[in-house]
Amino acid sequence: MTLNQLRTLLAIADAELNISLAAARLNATQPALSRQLRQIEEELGFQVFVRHGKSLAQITRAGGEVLARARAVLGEVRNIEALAANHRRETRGTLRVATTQALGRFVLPAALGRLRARFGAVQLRLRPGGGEECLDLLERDEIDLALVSTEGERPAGDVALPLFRWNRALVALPGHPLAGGNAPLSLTQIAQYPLIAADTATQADFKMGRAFREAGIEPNIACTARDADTIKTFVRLDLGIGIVAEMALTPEDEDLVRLPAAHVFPGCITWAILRSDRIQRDYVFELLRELAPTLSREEIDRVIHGERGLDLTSRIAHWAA
Amino acid sequence: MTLNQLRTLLAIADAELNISLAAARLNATQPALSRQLRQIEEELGFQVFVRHGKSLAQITRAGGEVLARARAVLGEVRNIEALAANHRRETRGTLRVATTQALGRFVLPAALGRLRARFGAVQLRLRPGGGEECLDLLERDEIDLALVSTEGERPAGDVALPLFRWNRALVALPGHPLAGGNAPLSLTQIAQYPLIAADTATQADFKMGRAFREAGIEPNIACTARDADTIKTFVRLDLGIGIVAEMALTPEDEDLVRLPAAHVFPGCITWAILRSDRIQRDYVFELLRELAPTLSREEIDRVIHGERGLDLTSRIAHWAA
DNA sequence: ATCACTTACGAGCTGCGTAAGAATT
DNA sequence: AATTCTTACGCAGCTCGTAAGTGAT
Repeated sequence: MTLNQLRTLLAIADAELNISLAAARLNATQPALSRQLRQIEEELGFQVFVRHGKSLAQITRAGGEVLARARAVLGEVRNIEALAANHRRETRGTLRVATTQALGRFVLPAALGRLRARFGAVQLRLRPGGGEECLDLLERDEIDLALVSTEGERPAGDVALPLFRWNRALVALPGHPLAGGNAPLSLTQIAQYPLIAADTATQADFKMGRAFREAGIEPNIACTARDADTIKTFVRLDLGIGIVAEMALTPEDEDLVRLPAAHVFPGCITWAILRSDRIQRDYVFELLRELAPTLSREEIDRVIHGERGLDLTSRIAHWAA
Repeated sequence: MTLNQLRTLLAIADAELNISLAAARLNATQPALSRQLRQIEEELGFQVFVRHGKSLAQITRAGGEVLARARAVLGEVRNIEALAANHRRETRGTLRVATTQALGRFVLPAALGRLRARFGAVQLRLRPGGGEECLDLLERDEIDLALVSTEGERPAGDVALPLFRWNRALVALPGHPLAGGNAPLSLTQIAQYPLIAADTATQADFKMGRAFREAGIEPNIACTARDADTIKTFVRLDLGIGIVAEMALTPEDEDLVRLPAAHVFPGCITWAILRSDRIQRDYVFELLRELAPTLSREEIDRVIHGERGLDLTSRIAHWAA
């Protein structure tokens, strides 16, 4: 059994049993993979994939177990490689991050810019997605790090490091009826006008929506959008008041009026989720420190190295640009 | 990085940094291992072993981490091999058991004999040792299975399966003053005569010794021995009453008188200890079933596959030849 | 007819063991 | 002097890619 044979098995499984596709992904030829597959199946003594004629149809029961173990093997091999790269102060590498839109668009760029100073040659693979999607990618070991936000609660995942707190903000055109006053707005006042919110805001488990529901108020959601940029565009078209993460308001948005909303919507926390069974490259730690400057290296280490009970939510600060 | 390179690293580390010895154990030549070592160190970018002149002196800090991960990799590879061997109903294989003397001498042979019927070609590697030694060997992944006895309590180890209960028995020559009566013996009566016990009986944490101590009685331990055979020999020389595990009394010992001792000494339980991170060959399950006939395959499975809280001590029976 | 896997073949690389060399103890 | 690791060399085996073959849709 060789590592390449195991890599072949996983590549084929991950390419939906298409050997040619798997070969292309591994920068190899298709006959090479066919041979590797034949050899490992010979050694195992049974087929990993069920053949339908000349193509592969499905994974055998025993094959599935082998694949799971093969993932563990290659994961540990990657751990050794990460370990070694850290030790020799390697600055090259890949950083695979899955994150929600607001974080990827408004928070990560600055942090990654600072990261570039020390790790110039890191290839970033940024994958946008919803919170659950990001955690799924982590589960499938396709990313190193998931960045997700919650309305306070600890997200799933075996290593969850809180990074910073943030609130939602309302944005309106300067001419909007609510834009002038200085007094804090009530839910009732807000609900009198059309609102523009994120797609996720309509989900039942979202506490923001619950804030309205519990107050017995039916908000008037004029439209929803997938990203904060779109929301701001709609606000500029005078379609309503926008509800966005405060990080989404940049100096370029000075044409809009920002209305505080921390008192009506629940506070949010952004978390970094990692796998406890993977050794992280140093630049992952560096990125985490960029994102959570109030945490000490030691606190981050303790969480990442599996201290489950440790609650650092009281140690993190509010987000600052 | 190849599996052979990792195997080389571990072999050298396990051979106390003697490359020649490691090569012999791997059935390879010494230059081959030197080359493998040079190559992996080149790839890692740092030395795994500190050189003192031309020989290896110690393991570097980073090297130690690599070695630990390499063990994980090769352990998972062994898992795949076990998985495959089970699936193709392979009857050959190796069974590495560490066990205390009484179990290895009086209990295992019969069970292994029955095992031979289904798995004729299994190579047995039996390593005798004290209870702690056996657990250490398991910790170091040098055995598949440790068989140890306790005075009731669950031993250390992440998978501990209770197998059967047993009691100690007293053996005496037919002419001995205590050998005639039918009434159960008291500790006081026993302590009036020289005793022959196992080495372990003198250890402070042994409840058997505590039974005497708590009764305020100082037993007269005439001599101690490492194994039950020796104890019986001493009994035959009329040096005293022997205290042995009941399993150690065979039909061949009919020249000796057996005196029940269950009422004065604590009852014992024999456990199988396994690693939760290793896939076991089918014959390991088979051996466990031989040793614990009252447990169902499903109960054994549940304990082995990591159900930590499950307490099967109420499900096991008293030992029967 | 096209797509996908298999088989055949020749080239290049890798890894081994033998043998000789060098540095410690 | 003995031990142990390193270097050099030549051979064997492995794995690759190209190209042709085969079966299925």
